[in-house]
Amino acid sequence: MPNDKPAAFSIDGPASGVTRVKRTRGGPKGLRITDVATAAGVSPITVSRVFNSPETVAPETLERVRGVVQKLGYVPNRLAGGLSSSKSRLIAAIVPTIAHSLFSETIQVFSETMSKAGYQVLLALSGYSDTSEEALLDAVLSRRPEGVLLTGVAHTDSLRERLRNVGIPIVETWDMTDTPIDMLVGFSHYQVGVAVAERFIARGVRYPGLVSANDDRAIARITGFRARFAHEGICNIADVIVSPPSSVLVGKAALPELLARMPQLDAVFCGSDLLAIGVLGEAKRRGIDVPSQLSICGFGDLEFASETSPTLTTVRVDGTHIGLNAAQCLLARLRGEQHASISDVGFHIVERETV
Amino acid sequence: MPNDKPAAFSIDGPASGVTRVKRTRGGPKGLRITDVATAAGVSPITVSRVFNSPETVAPETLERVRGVVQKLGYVPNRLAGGLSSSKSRLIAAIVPTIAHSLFSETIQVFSETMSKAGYQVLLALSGYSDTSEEALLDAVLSRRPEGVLLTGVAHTDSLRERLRNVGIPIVETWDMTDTPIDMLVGFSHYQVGVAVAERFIARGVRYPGLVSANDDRAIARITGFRARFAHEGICNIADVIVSPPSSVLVGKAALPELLARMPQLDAVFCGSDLLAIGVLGEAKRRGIDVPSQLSICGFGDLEFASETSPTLTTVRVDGTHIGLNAAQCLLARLRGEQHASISDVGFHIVERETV
DNA sequence: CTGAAAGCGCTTACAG
DNA sequence: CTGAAAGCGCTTACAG
Repeated sequence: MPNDKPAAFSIDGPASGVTRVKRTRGGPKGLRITDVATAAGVSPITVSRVFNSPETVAPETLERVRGVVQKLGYVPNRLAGGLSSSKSRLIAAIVPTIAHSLFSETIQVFSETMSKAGYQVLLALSGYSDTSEEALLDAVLSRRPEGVLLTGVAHTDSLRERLRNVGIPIVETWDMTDTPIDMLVGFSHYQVGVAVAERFIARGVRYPGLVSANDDRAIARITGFRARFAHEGICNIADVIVSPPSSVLVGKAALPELLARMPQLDAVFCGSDLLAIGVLGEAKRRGIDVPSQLSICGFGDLEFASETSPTLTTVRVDGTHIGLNAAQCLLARLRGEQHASISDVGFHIVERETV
Repeated sequence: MPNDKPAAFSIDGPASGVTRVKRTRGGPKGLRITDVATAAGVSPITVSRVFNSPETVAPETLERVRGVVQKLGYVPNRLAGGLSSSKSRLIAAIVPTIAHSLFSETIQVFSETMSKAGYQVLLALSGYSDTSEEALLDAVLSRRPEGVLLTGVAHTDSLRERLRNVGIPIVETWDMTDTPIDMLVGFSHYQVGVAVAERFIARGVRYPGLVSANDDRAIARITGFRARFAHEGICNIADVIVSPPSSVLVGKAALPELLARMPQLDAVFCGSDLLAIGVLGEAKRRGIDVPSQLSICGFGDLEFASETSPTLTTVRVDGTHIGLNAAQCLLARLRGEQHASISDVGFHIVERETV
């Protein structure tokens, strides 16, 4: 490994052509662009161009430099490059959680799309975290990302303000609002609640219940659900609020609670498919027929849910589509194009009782 | 927003105390550490200390600087900080995919643990990618991460060599080898295959089949499975190799293929729980009783699998444990401690036929 | 198509 | 406990 750097506090020898006292920081730290430049007989700027604008470099020069890069195993330092160019090539994705969640496929596609475009994804998990949202945002912004994907729109005014002020493209996802920070790819959880209520109402449901976490999006669904039922004159809705992470077991435990509060219970709207599967299992165990005696609706359409439980209704959202769309929003902006602010990707309710 | 930077090609005024020609690059770019220092009446070094070693700063100074930081909304530039200190505070996680996968919970816990320790996670998806593994590694190393989590151990010699040479802690996960690059937290997929074969053998299985992808870990499981059956004199194993992503539908389609090749089929080892659920569903549709006529084993223990399909056997691996353990390995090394190289977290087979 | 000079915003390694 | 000088490894904004 070539290393022309002088030892700490040494005086450069004649070989380097310089004679002045220098201080180095730490030992040899690997290859620098100057090492490649020297070996290839060009200036550092030319090496930089080979990486960042190869089309501006003469073909022979390009080939020669690339050969040296290959031979030496040089990898540019993007901390330096980013600092110098103000282009970090980093995109932050702020997500509550990626475990067993709908968001994981959004992040998957988002990340794939971004990396094809030459960006890398900094993953920031906001849920179940010890650090506050402000601290998380500080950590994220300290990397000087060129864009940010947010999951959900419910942030404090302070956060929204700060994000707006950094002046980079922001895309909010998995939710809906009239006043996004910048761009938005999502759908209305309130409308999901309304739609599920309408299915239940069409089935003649009179005594609905719900099992849900109480994050902002879940609350929006609940609100829509309640509002639609209220419109039918049904205001007595049994609810069990659970804390994340939701699971099959939590769903199982919720049904007895609902029944205790409302013995005539004839429908349950669940905050996730895992919860719905739990409620379904518990219902079967109690000899309650689904859906004739009890309608159950989940949320998320984890693939297995409808496949394994034909009696389960669920709300399907295309997380892949959200991820792709969000990436494209950001990329368009990074190319300097204008881009539509709000994109409603919708949802649909999946019923497979006939399967 | 204070901005003392001179306009392009201007001459600094007397206010700055310097009189020389300067060239600036682009317009004002936000707050710098010097802006905070000036406003707080201290030097930039002191501001730096407030962030990086607050215990070395006088309490009053600390408070004053923090007040200014808060008021101005200053966020340090970690590109600059990382370049200067050679501490990127970045950890790379290289994962085939996070969508519907076992890895997502590993990454979840890994990321949580790392962020508590002051590191951020750079997510690099290696599967289904257009870019080669070499290009992915280049992209990752260009960020100068202080550590790397890898999923799986099967890399080319070139990759292993490069990773070893960067001299940062590396932890390989979700697999087993005697010769890790550095540290390892995983288990033997070969032994998983052997263990599943033994379950089947104990049940009197004579005509086993398998449905699987052909990634390195899946192949190791298959190899163990075949080897154990060969030991019983059973070498004729029907197999259907599917390409990822695996799904319930792929599993459904695989069963007829297996039956065509081996009509007496009495067991199927599936590469994932999703595949297993598909095989199970198709078996039921065809009136094949599970498990009396056909034993089915999945891999992964997605929570729902055993809950929704009591007749399904599956192999459970604690991905959460792997993520936590891997993070701790890396953190120990980053603190300069020695750390055990290989940690076998094991697996266990879950059977819930009696539920 | 190529290069010398200056600067990006921090931190290190001292000295006091 | 605090600071002036030098440097981290790149790229910009010119000029030729």
